[in-house]
Amino acid sequence: MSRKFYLTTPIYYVNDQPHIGHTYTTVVADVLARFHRMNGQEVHFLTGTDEHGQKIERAATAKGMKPIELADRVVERFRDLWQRFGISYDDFIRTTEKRHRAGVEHLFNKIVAKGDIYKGAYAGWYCTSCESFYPENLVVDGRCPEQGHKVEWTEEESYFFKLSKYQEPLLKLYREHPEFVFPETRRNEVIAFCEAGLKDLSISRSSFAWGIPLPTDPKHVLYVWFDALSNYITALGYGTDRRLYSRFWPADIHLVGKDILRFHAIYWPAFLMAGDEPLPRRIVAHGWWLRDAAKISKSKGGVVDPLPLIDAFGVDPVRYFLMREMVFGQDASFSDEALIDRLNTDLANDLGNLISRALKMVEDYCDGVVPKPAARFREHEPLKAAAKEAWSTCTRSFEELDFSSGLAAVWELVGSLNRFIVQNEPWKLSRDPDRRRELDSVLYNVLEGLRIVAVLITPVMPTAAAELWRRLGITGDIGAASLRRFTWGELKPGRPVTRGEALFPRIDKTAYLGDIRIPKESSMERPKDAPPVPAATPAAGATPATEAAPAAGAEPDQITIDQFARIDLRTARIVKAEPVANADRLLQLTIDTGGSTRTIVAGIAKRYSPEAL
RNA sequence: CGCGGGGUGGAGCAGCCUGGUAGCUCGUUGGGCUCAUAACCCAAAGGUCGUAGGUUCAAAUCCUACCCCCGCCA
Repeated sequence: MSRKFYLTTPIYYVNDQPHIGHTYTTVVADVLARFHRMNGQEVHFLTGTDEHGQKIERAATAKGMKPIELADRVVERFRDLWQRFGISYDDFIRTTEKRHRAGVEHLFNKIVAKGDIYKGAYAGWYCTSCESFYPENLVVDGRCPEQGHKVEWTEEESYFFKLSKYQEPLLKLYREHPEFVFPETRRNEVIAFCEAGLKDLSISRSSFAWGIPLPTDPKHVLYVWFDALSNYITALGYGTDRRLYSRFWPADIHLVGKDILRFHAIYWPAFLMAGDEPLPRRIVAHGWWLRDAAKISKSKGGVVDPLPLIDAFGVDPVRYFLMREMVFGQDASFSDEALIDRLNTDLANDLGNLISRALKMVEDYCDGVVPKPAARFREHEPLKAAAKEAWSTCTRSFEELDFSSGLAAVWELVGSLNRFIVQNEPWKLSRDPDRRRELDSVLYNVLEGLRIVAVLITPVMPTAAAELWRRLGITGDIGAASLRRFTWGELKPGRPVTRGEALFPRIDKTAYLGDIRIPKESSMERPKDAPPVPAATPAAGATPATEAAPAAGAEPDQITIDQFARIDLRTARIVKAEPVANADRLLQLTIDTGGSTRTIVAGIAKRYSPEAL
């Protein structure tokens, strides 16, 4: 394994607001960066923005702004978002920076010197949105084949890059380095595209000005992909200051979405070959988050805005979901419901609850300090083996970019820990003074298992992992922990633990998904022979037993499917909510059912404040 | 023939490259435990793996044809 590790995200086009797609790419990159740092590698992690092109020029003009002003504004959005997501990038490049322009010019000049750039003319249907020309036969009804945007007939003088010359060298590259394009299905696509024949590539435009002028002919600006792709080397000081460049180039991973794979796996290495520069080691393409609109009640439209998600669930849980839910390389569908289910199950129930119960027992049975295990205690051997297995599977999977499997392996260990507790029943041991050492040993091993979990989840959930680390009484930076070697028994006995609040609180799905569902039979139009509304029984001060048996012969708690089918469920908007006097769990609600308004009471005051509704 | 993804127990998915008892999560049912965030642990029910052919001793997995969904914004 090489000492250094250089990885990049694509640079994001500032015509677009940041959404879940950008976020996913960048979070994956961040997880990789953290993972490789914990492997002891010197990581250089680059992201940035792509700011040139006709689309920006036009968008800015439409808003009465200069292109750079528009760019400045959107760049701040990206920077803020990355900060909130805890993205640990080492450098952020903008294609409007001086260092970038200098580097681009340098590469361009080298390719000119090589004789791989010539002047020609281009006439064809141009799609501003895709920044691409399309041949006549692909254009349908004046719209581009890619996305159906309007195309314009354009004729202009243009400079061309001799891409055709690199067809064979590229195919040789894919053959000799099968790992160059990942995953394999993408590699096959790239090869097929290449074998179909590469045409020379138009790399300049004279129809607009917002771009980097060609050093050899300033009437032209560079085609956006030549400009954009170069960021991966210009950010390292290519053409200006070679120190970083010689240290980190070639890139170990260019992480991209599958839609821009072609540019990275074909054009970019061809440009570099022409410039006699080393080629990146791998182009890694991930899939897309798709939206299952039918299942979403909260947000409409196709684009998922990440900010409300982290407001509602926290950064680490969202990062966890993104990494756990998608099988890397494939597409996955995004829904609020899947997100909540995943967080409740994995984070709240399995891990969060495990932390809670373990620390509570240490608090109650061991005076809140890490107990000392007995040397003779052997019951932990299977647990230790499970931890070792989780460790090796997780690190190997992350190495292979299979994040979901890696996390699943960690959760195997979480399951083992929960089972270990049940099997050893510390609460029983605690009642028998003779089994003191056994109790200490059991709890020590649970905590040690949690320590392993904390280390393994650090790349994905750095903040939560650090907090868990702290609660276990461990000092120091968890990010500095090494993933290279598995150890068991490092936790120091005698240190105080902190129980704290729930690290991963459960999410109330019904509340989050928004619509307040009011079952009519239970609150408004109960059949006359039914018992009174449960909440209206003398609830205040009532014992649980009273509540549980409201009236003799009442309906059972469970209803049959037939009964369910007869219930008329409606959603309604709450227009007014206020507490009810003399009742601590009732709210009087005025609701709008879409035509009429009604006043009802609901026994939900313990969970919802009037303001929240 | 634009490109691409997919059809596996009630829901969502993995497995398919490297054929050989169909696995996971949720949900359901029964039981256990009481340390814990209505959580955790155990067990059970539930699938002829889109259709039709083919290869093979053997196919969810390989081949052929067809049908049906979905995305085109990283």
